[in-house]
Order: sequence, then structure tokens, then C-alpha cells
Amino acid sequence: MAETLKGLKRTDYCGVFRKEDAGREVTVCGWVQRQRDLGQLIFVDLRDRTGIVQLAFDESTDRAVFDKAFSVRSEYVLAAKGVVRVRSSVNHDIPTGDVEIAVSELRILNKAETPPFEIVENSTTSETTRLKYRYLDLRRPDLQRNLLLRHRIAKSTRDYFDQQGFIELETPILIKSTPEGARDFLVPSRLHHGEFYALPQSPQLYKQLSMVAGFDRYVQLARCFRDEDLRADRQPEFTQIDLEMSFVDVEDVLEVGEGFLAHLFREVLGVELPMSLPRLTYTEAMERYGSDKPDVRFGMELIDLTEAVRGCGFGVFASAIEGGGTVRAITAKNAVSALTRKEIDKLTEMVRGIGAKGLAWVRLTPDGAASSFAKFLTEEEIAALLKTAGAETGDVVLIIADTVKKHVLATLGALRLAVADKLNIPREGYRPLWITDFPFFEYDEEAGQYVAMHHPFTAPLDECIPYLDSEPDKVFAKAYDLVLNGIELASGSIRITDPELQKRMFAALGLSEEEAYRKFGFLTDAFKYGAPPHGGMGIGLDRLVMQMLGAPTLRDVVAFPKVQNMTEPMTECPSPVDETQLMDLGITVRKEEQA
RNA sequence: GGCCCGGUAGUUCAGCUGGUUAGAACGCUAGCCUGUCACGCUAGAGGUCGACGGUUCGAGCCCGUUCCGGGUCGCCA
Repeated sequence: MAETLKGLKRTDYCGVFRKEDAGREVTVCGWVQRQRDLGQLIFVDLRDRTGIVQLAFDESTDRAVFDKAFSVRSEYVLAAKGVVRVRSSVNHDIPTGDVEIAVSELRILNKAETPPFEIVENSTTSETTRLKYRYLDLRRPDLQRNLLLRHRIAKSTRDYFDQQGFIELETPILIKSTPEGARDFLVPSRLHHGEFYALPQSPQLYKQLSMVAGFDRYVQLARCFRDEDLRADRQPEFTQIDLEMSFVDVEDVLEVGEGFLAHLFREVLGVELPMSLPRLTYTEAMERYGSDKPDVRFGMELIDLTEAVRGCGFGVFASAIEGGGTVRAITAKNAVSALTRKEIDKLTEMVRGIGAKGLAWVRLTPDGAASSFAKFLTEEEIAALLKTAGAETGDVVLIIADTVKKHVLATLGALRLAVADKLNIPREGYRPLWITDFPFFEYDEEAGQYVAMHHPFTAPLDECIPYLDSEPDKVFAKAYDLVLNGIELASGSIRITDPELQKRMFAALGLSEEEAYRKFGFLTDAFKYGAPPHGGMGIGLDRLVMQMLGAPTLRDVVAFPKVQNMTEPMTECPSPVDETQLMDLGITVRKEEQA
């Protein structure tokens, strides 16, 4: 039978004890990390979220307490009262290693079964097993530290925005479904059979309405939900530092964003970020890095070879250029030994997997140049190509050609990262930057038309408004992303507040007036009553924590994450529900078709 | 949905060209041990080799199907 705490009160956490505490009578509580039985002496390492302290038991001092300590096993929950004393042999590996507690009273508050894996830092146990017993996994110091840091980041975030005059509003979780973009999670209505709420993908429309309502500066650590497939940096539910400001333009929002980032890194990590943050337009980012979320901690920028190879005899290059496309390359310095023919074959397979037709290459070994296309080019042409590519002996040039420029850039962008991985190029420090001036429209090849790249409330750049109806590819948006080390951390825009412009936007996106009104009428109605110019952004809290910790996956910074198939291994949700629950909701589940 | 990687004691792994009773370490159980701290020593328990089917005299190993996990592409306005 478990014992109670009666008469005992914890005086200190386990991790706090130092030499100066010697002589104090204390009471500690925690979990047994390990018990070491030496015959007439027993040591127990007791752990709580602050660390470990050693409890010492001597058979000759108190037989009853000693016997109780003898029965203790891993992860038992204990309370121990005793006197802190300096150890005869010091453990230099832990902060409390100078002292131990000579226990005079021991309570076994709860026993524990042997855990399915050891509760240790840097566990080698598979994530699958750990996630099934997440409450044990979370006892490990690594995850305790991660979530503590997450708490401090959230705290620091609220402090900063409070200082800046932002007000935290809670927006609803049950909202109207307006499926533009990601799939909504739906919640059936009991009182209105056949009707559904959606969980918010973001509080976008509510925060805009709060601007109409005059709150001027809004912030919320908002839970958001998207029913899309998972990735290492994507969970179906996540937390967004969501903010919106009135009477602002792009510069004002970026200024607050930068100030926040600087504050956070200073307060939580003690890191000074160089201000102001660099900016790249979307177009520049794509041209130079082949990505709208470039990792700028290393170079290997994209190089345009189109002019260098124009008119050459290599059909792949020639047809790409004739078809209005482009030929681009990256030059991997000192890569001949790492990028063998075999490795290049693997890269070729990789780029084919993401839509490239192939990969041309030149390897500049000390013995000369070898390439996949040498026989089609003259020596002069090859020399010109290598000169443009900036390639020297020891380098490898990787080339992609296609009639569609954006495919070439995107493929090389992915290739650049893959090559950096293969070459183990060091990627140190924090290099945040803004990506600005996103295209307003995006050409959808399947649909054969331009579609919005952002939500329909994003404002175009002032100078682009004349092209809105006529030349969609010339229209850029007052939209910006914050990128840190190759991860998109935040995304935002200045919104449309002019009802006329909003109408044109809906039209340009192929939304009929009736449809637009049915979906967003509450917003356009609100805008009739005096909408201040406003804009804002959403900063991914989970990703921010992940980056600040250098964690490889979001699961390391979310207390109870979902896995790739959208389930949660511990509770095994989602799960079927009772027929009566379904009846209440007026729902019949269609049986899967028999195979 | 496509592609890639993986699944063998509680855990992490090894397992030859298909061949006797599937091994190791840690963990666990018991005993011994007065200064350990990844304590040590001795002994012991512990396996549906993810599942199903096939090939074979014989399958952890080969073939097929399938389930599960991870990464990635599609997707994520």
C-alpha cells in the first residue's frame, strides 16, 4: 500500500543542493533514478525536474528505513527527510555531487512497474516506443529542458508584446469552414444536423475583425489546425504567435517582428541577433537559392549558365533554352572526392524524384574534367561554362535544364541542400532573414490558370494594382515571410481594406460575388463600417522553439505530438465512437467498400 | 497516393552461402558486498524473429502479399 505525505512537506527541489546546504534538515520528493545496494550501505538517486540528488542509507543507523530503501526500485515515487551532508567521495558529474542527504524518514508514495525503457538523457530507444509511453519519455531531462524552454519562450513572447501595447484576445476554436487552401478539421453540429463547424487553420478573419473593432494591436498564442499530411516540421495542430496591427504598412510589421526576435533570442538564449535583418525579395531568393525559405548559412548559390551554353550542341541544354527555359547550376567546391559518379547517380535519382528530367554534371579532378555531356560541347564551350560556374580543380558542377524556369530553380534549391548534407558543410548559428514581395498569383498548371498564392485578403503592392486584371504575373503582394536557417518561421501580409479592391480580388480569383459573400460576407460587411489599414503575421511557435533548440523534429518540442499517420500513439486517437453519439449528431458512417 | 529506409528478448543491436537448441550488451529477478554514483561479483528468467502465404528435406535469412514506424514528394491559400 502506498504511503501518504502526511506530516511531510517538501522543502527543496532535488537539483538545488550545494556544499553550503550542509547541515540543513530538508525534505525532498521525486522519482528513483537508480538504487545502488552495497550491502550495509544503500544509495538512491532521486530525480525531479530540477535534477538529481543522492540519498544515503546506512544499515547501522536505522534498520527500518534501510529495509525500506532496500525495497525501492526504478521510478518509485519517494519522499525523503534528512540532513544534507558533504560526501566523503565527490561526484563531479552532477551539480549536487558535493553533497548527499542522510535519510532519517522515507516514504514510498507510489511503487512503479519496471518502465519499458530507461529514463535517461539521449535515449537510444525508438521514438515509436517512447511516444507510446510519452509520460515516461517526458521525464527524460532532454524533453524536460525542451518544454521548459518552450515555456520561457511563450512567457517572453507575452512580455514583449505586452510591452509593445498588444492585447491578447481569444478567438473561437469552433468557426465557420472556409476551405481555401488547407483542409479543415470539421466538427459536426448536434443542434443543426448536416452542418459543421471547422477548427481554425489560423485566427485570420477574427483578428482582422478585431482591428475593425479598434483593438489596434492584437496578439494571441493561438492553436491552429490543418488537416494535411505531417512532416518533421509540421503537426496537424500547432501554436502560432498570431498578431495584427492597425494603421501600419509592411515596414511597421517587420519592425515589430524583428524587435520580437531580437528580444526573444536575447532573453532566452543570450544571443544577440544582428539587426536589422537582411531582406530578399521572393524573386531574388528563388534566383539565388532556389527556395523561398533559403538556408543562408552557406553559399553554393545558383548560377545562370543559359548564356554560356546558348547555341551549344547538347540537345538537353538547347531544347530547354529554345523552349523559353533556362540552364542553371550549382558549383560544389572541393567536392570531387565526396561526389563520386555513384553519389551523383543518387543525386540524379533524387532530382528525378522531384520532377527534373535529369542532372548534367562536370567533375574537375586533378587529372582533368569528366562530364556527362563533354562529347556534345567544344573545348571552348566547356571552358566558358566552367568559367561562368566559377569552377576550379576539385569542384563539381551540377546542372539542371528545363523549359520551365521555376522547376529548374526549385530542383537546384533542393539539390543545394542535399549536396551540403553530403559534403557536411558546417551550418552554424542563427541567420534569420525576411523574404518579401511574394508573387500575388501563381500559375496552376493543372488548372491552366492563375490562382492566389495567399489568402484573398492579402494586399497587392501599391504600384502593382493597375496590373491586377491584365497582367497577373506582374503583380506582387505586400506579403512577407520570416525565414530562419531554411525553415519558414513566420508569414504575414498587409490586408486589403478597400471594398472595391477586395471585390476585384475575389473576381480575379474566380470567386463569384454570391460565393464570396456567402463565405466572407461577415468580413466584407464589417469592412463597410470603417476598417483601418492593417496587417500582421503568424509566427510558428513550435518551429521557433525547435530552431532555438536545434531540435531535429517538432515532436521534440511538443508535449504530446501526433505521428505521421495523424494518430497519437499514447491514446490511440482518432478512435471510433458509440452509435448513440453518431445518432445525436445525425451522422451515418459510410462503410468502406469491400475490396 | 508515389518513392526511399526500417521492423529479431523489456531496450539497443548481432545473426555467415538457407542447416544442430537464435546470441551479446543494458535492463529485470535472486544472492553476496560499508562509499557507490553507468557500483562490483555470482546465478537466473526472458523470443509468435511484425503478420499471412509460398519456395525448400529444412526459412530469422529467399519470393509474394500485408501491417506498423520514420523520411520525403504530392499536399500545406
